[in-house]
Amino acid sequence: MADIARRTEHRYGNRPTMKDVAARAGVGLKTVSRVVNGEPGVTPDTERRVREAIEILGFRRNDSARVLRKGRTATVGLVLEDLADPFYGPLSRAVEEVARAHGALLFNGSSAEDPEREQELALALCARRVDGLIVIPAGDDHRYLEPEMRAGVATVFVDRPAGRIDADAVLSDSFGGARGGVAHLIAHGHRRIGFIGDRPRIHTAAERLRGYRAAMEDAGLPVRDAWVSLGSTDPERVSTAVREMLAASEPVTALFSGNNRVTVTVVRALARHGQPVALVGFDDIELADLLGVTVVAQDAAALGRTAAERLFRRLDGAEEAPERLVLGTTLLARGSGEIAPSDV
Amino acid sequence: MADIARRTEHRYGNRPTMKDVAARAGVGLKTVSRVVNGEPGVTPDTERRVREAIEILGFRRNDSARVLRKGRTATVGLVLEDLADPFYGPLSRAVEEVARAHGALLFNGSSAEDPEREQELALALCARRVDGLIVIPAGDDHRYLEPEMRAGVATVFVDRPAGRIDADAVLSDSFGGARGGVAHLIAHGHRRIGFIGDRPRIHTAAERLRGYRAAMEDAGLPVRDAWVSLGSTDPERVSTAVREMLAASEPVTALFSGNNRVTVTVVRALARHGQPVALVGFDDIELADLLGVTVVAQDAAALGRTAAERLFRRLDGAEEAPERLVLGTTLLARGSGEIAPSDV
DNA sequence: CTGAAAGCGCTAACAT
DNA sequence: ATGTTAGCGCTTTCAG
Repeated sequence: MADIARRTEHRYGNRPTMKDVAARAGVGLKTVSRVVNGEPGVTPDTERRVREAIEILGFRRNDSARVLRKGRTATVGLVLEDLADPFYGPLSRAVEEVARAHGALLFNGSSAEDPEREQELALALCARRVDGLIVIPAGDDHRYLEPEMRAGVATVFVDRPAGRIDADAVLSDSFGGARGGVAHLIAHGHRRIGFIGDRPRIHTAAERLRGYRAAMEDAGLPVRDAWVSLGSTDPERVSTAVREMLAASEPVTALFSGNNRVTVTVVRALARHGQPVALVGFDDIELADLLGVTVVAQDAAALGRTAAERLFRRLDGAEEAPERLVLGTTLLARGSGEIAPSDV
Repeated sequence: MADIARRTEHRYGNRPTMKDVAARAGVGLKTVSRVVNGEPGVTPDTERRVREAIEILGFRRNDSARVLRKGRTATVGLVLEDLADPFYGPLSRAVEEVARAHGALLFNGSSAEDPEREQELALALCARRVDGLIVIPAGDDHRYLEPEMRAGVATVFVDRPAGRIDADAVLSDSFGGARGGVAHLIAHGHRRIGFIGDRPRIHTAAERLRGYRAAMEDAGLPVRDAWVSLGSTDPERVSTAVREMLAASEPVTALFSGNNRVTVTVVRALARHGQPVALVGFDDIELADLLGVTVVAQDAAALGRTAAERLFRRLDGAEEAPERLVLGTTLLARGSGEIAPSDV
């Protein structure tokens, strides 16, 4: 009596175990295990008895215990920036599909662009003994993951490279994409082009800025300080930047926006502005086609899929050296990037 | 030698355990456990020695083992329809935030609107012994979860109610929202209004259709069969439906679209159409403000937050009867819903 | 303040 | 074909 009460506390709710099933079916523990795991060496008749007992008791194997014994959890963790950002949804889903194909479940967590939170999350996942980790870095120092990786946690970075460690990374060509997008504006006659991007400590933001500068330099165009604005993607900040660039002594005639969050706000700000201003944005956005917004699109799903495939290849024993894969971007001309400068 | 090799196979990579730390620090196993878990009863000096050993060995507690002993995993599972759908991103993120506040990690999985896959996923999560489950149902029979719930898995359904079992559910007011949206169109003079929605076996789709019919009936307006189209949200299917309703013998002058997926396609289809057609959509969409699309917005984040809070209240021991919470919707008038009928 | 022993539910290895 | 034993890494219990 007291014994039952005591046990109950410790058990998940009050679940039957293989032992209980074995007792009920009048067989040994291992036989139950065999049936549950579809292993051979059980007569149809015993199997039937075991299955009956399972049914009656509502038994379900405790994978926690299994994991402890087997050493693999069939679980991967995905640390991203913000699950609510439409860019990460498809990426996450793509990772999930690959994980599913490999029989693994997926932990998801958002770092909220906070390096500490990223670390906390990644390490919590390691403590749960995920087999692998896919990380969209918020921070720029990932040495904290070295012991984990040495201990066998396969790790792939996506969207941004790891900092201060040598690890797989799957990236979009931010530099090339931005350079191409800005070149597109230049080809349409613009000479004063503004760049509004995310905080420069974010790798992709820095790369896109570099792409902008390269395109300007390629064309022999100067870049005024007033034409470059980096910072948070807060709508307030971005709107102000747009306003200032359009009102400067040498006003820009075109804008390049550094990511989807920025683009959304820029489109809104330009809608309020009287004159037409050309715009190319990095990242595609839903309904951007109807608004005629020209963008440099990256394939978020391909990013996730590629990273996950690489992860599972490593889990399957591949021992290749860490590698950096770069996926191309696509310029989608829809109108806003093809507006000629209004006052040349 | 052989012994080490054998062990290695079984261990997660090759990680040190508390036993290893204890040996290295020259203390007992339990002392390490005390230090790791911040339990009292360890002199500062021993604690220091233990921490050193932990540092040197790169020890990290194996939560899988801990879970097995403690019976709680500090893990919740979220089964949704499609992580890539912009509606579920914010919902998922909201759940995550609540989970985080309670020290729990989050499993995410997509059912792809397939009842079997939903069940497979939910049960896999139960096998991992998640403490709780948040489910956006794809199917309409959730009796398979009864044994799990009895065994102590807290379960809350979101966005759609559970089928054939009594369980908590957090929903948006689909009926009221749709009724209000259609009434809005009627108030602007429309008498022939089309409804394009998702498959009717989806609870929200059925409710929204019911809301449409109620609004029409309230106004004493007939509903022609040709004005109602339910089915997949495939763009092809939806475009065709739009085209047919506009070309019918009694063509509609306004449309109500049943969810975000449908609305996107309808907006595109109407953009290609010559005449202006009024539109109100269920669900808000990014950039819908700029396109002037009037919508009935639901608060996806509130849905997720409310469900997660309820889940954790149950995990903290609340024994209230299962309840159905319904969150209100908001009509956002932006232009498309205020267009007068062109031919009255 | 500290540690040895038992056991969480399962699987691997080895009987029978 | 089936069962028995040991042990995965941790926490709980209880004894020093």
